[in-house]
Amino acid sequence: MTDKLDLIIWFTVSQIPVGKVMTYGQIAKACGYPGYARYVGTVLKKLPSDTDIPWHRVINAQGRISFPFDSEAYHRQRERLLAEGVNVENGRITLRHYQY
DNA sequence: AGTCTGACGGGAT
DNA sequence: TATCCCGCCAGAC
Repeated sequence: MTDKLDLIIWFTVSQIPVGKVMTYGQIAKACGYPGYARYVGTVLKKLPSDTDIPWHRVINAQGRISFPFDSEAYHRQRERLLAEGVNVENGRITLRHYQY
């Protein structure tokens, strides 16, 4: 069951335009699985490091990157977003960067 | 079968 | 605005 859902989630995330972001909850809902926000994170975590899927365009409902500020993962995601023109100053992402 | 763990979310305080 | 708390769901043990 979750196997097909993984594919839907991968596809949905890959549809996020450059310079835009979506929350875990929005991804889940867009996939037809509201309430599966947590699972979206689980799926992204399983992606290989060399994936083409833009996992960095997925943030939490608070408009923040869901990694500890001092972690390596946090900086990787932040750099990728900044490179696409997404303002992450102050640790938060403005609503104007949202796809929805 | 019971319990714990997350790249989560939302309401209460 | 900042915590806290609880509900949520699949996986690992």
